[in-house]
Order: sequence, then structure tokens, then C-alpha cells
Amino acid sequence: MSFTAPKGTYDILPPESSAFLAVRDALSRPAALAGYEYIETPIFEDTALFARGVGESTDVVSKEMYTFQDKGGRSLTLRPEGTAGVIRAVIEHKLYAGQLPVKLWYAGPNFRYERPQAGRYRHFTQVGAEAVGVDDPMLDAEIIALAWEGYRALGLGGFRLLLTSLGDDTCRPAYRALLQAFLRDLDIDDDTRRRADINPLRVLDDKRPAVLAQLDGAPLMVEHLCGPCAVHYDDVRARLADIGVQWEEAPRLVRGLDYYMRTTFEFVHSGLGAQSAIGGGGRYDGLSAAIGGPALTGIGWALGVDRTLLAMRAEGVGLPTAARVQVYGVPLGAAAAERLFGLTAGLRAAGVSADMAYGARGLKGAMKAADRSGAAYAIVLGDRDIRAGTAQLKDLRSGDQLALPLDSLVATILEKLT
RNA sequence: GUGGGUGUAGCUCAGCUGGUUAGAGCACCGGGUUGUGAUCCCGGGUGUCGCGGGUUCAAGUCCCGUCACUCACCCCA
Repeated sequence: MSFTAPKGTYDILPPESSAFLAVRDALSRPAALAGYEYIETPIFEDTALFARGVGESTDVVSKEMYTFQDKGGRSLTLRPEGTAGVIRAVIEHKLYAGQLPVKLWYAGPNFRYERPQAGRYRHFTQVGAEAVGVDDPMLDAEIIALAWEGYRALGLGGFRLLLTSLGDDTCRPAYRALLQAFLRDLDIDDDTRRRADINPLRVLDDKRPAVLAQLDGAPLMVEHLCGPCAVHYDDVRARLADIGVQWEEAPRLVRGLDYYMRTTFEFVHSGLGAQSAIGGGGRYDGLSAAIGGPALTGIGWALGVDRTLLAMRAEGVGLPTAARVQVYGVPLGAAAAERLFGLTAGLRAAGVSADMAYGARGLKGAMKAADRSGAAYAIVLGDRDIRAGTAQLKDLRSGDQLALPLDSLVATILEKLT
């Protein structure tokens, strides 16, 4: 074998690929039902968009970006996440000039240069949703509920919703100083000390026991929220409670992108190996201004399709696998094959999924193929039938077979299938 | 970027202390039936034992290197 998929990427093959489509669909459907409209943005963007939007200090920007120069000398980057590009598009096309909020959903691949492991790939797929331009805690609750509903619709039961508030520009700087003062006295390594300088909140998320043990008395953001932030957070929780969404307070929840503020959340699941998040998001009221747009508030999430599938597999939740086709043609000989070719085309035109045996297989082989296609009916056609102006329609479940006039076969099958 | 584990058929794997034609189950293909699948019977191995070198009379097996995959740290979807 001379080529393999690049490190950290993988092929999504049938029959599992149908589950992939189904998950992507199920995760986006609740958003569509809530009036979110589909948007598609480029898979690569100006490198500076991510540097400024996601934040220079994040791991994503500082070491995980797929950056390249095109032939015009521009520095471009394969998107490591979806929100920055969507907000760029909202600004560029002044979508905010219309009715607000702008509600959008999207789905597609993202890229991060990381060491692959279970649940973590260099190419991964997310479904995302964003509500932009209206600062209303009800939108926070709505967006969270949409993700919740998506997971539930898939039959997933073992996920948890972690929730917290990261404060805003009014209260976070003071809290940040407080936390830094606390961290200064700890016995931690140089790397962690450096992180405490750049982004002290991230230290709270450290999973190493040696660090964890020292974080017990650390000050928490939720205890230092300013008035408006506290009210906002209370409102979000009240609305979630109203509609029966259950969450856990996660005061140390920190996410990897700098733009988050106020409401922040993560959906976690234990079936992903060392990874835990199957989806996450939050409010990013400063993002638009940071990338040169007007001061637009926004909240959104991104849900990992690959990770959701892993979680489903871990739980043993299956998806109904649909039959490949409804009708399968089994020809005996070249003349019959040509006749069936037209018949299957006619069936498809009438909205019936149909396939047939190609390549002059024997009758046995063709019947076998019909069986494996999952079709409800096989059309068996030979010279004898053609002479009689009929075809044999075989019900593959019962085994019953009857001769039907060729002329009206498509119509007859349509009738039987409905 | 740092560690650990694993590489034998399409898949899951067996192959003991080196021993001569490399195996099983599943899958796949063909036949039993030139007009009938899912069952049954018969037949078929589809392979660069990851790759390169070394030790040996002899290497899938031992040694070195290398590559790939994988798991974990870190980080997150």
C-alpha cells in the first residue's frame, strides 16, 4: 500500500458513514427548528483572523494551526474552529444590519495540529450554531437547550452539561488579579507559572494531581461576578430550569478559546478515552470588535460529530440502519439487463431507490446481491419473461413471487411500497 | 513536543522455548441449481508476517534501526 490517510485523519466508510450523516443531521435539526439558518464559510481563512479572534495565547493558535502561504504570498490557515469565520462573514456582509438576532448553523471539518489519540484527530467535524446581535440571557438558554435536544434525539443518555460564567470586562480583570496572587504562592513548575501569567484561569483546569491538590482554596470567578454578570447568569439558569435542562455548576470550567465570556458550557461524556467534551460553547461578546467589526454580542456552540459517535458507541446506542435500496434488479442475460437498466431508471425517477446486478453475475450471485442490498423486492427478469411481457416480482422477506406485466411494473411497485 | 503499547489475510486474531509448504473464525468469490437470496453442502487464501539491516544451517519468532498505528501526558470538539 503506497498511500495512507494523513496522520490524525481517517476515512469514514460505509456502512458507518450513514451514522455519521445521521448524527450531523440530528445535531443540527433542533437549531433549524428554532429558526437558525444554514451558513457555509471557507475552510481556510486569513491567519490573522484566528490569531486575533481565537487569541494568541491559546494553544490552538500558538501551536496547533495548519498555516500555509498561498501563491500570492497570503498567510492562510485551515480553520481550527468555526465561530471566527462565521462572525467574519456576519461582519463582512453586514448581516447584523437586518433583523436581530442573526441565527446561523453550520457543519463541516476543522483542523488542529495535535498528537492524535482516542477522540482527538487533526481533522474533525463539528456542527455549530450561533446567535448574534442580541444580548438576552434567554438566547443563552435557547442555544444550550438546542444542543441538549440534539444529543437526546440521538438517544444519548450519559452526557452531562457543565455550566459556569466567566464574567466580563468589568469583573474579570479584578478576579484575574486575585487568582494570580493566589497562584503565585503555589508550588508549581515553570510552564504552569508562565500560564498563570498569561491566562491564569487555565491553571484551574489542570488535571495533574500535584497541581489539583493545591487548587482547593482558589478563588472562583462565579464568586466574584459583577452585578450585571450575576443577574445574567441567574437568568440563564432560571430559563434552563424552566424547560427542564439539567446542568452541573462547574466553577473551574475553562475553555480553550480566549473569546469566551459570561455564560460558558461544555457537554461531557465518559466514553471518549482521555477526552471528555462532546460539545461546548459560550458567549463571545467581544469577538466581533476584536476582529474589526461592530460591538456585537453573540453566543454559540460547536458539537463534535466524531466524538458524539464515540459516545454513542460507548453507550451502545445504535442508529437505525436504512436499507441501501428498496428494489433490486436481477437480470438473466444481456437483453434482460438492458431492460432492467431502463426499469431501475424509471423507478428512481418515480422516487423509488433502486439498484441492479451489474457485470453479468450468475443468477445466484445476483440474488445474493439483492438480498444484501436490503431491498424489499427483487425484479427477476429473463428472456422467458420478456417474451411473455412480464417480470417476476419477488418479495424478499416472504419469498413470494408473482409475474406482473412489464408495462405497469413501476406503477405496481409504487403502489406496493406505499 | 514527551512517554508507553502494538504491527501476521479485507476484519478479529492464533502461531509455545527459532525448525522447513504461514493458520482459524468471520467476510469475500465460485460450484451444488446455465430461472432464484438469507439456511445447508463442496471448493477457493485473497499474505511484501509493516519496512531495512543483522545473528543463525534455519527468522513471523532473536537483535538493531526505521516507519506506521495506537494509548496517555499536554490540550480540547
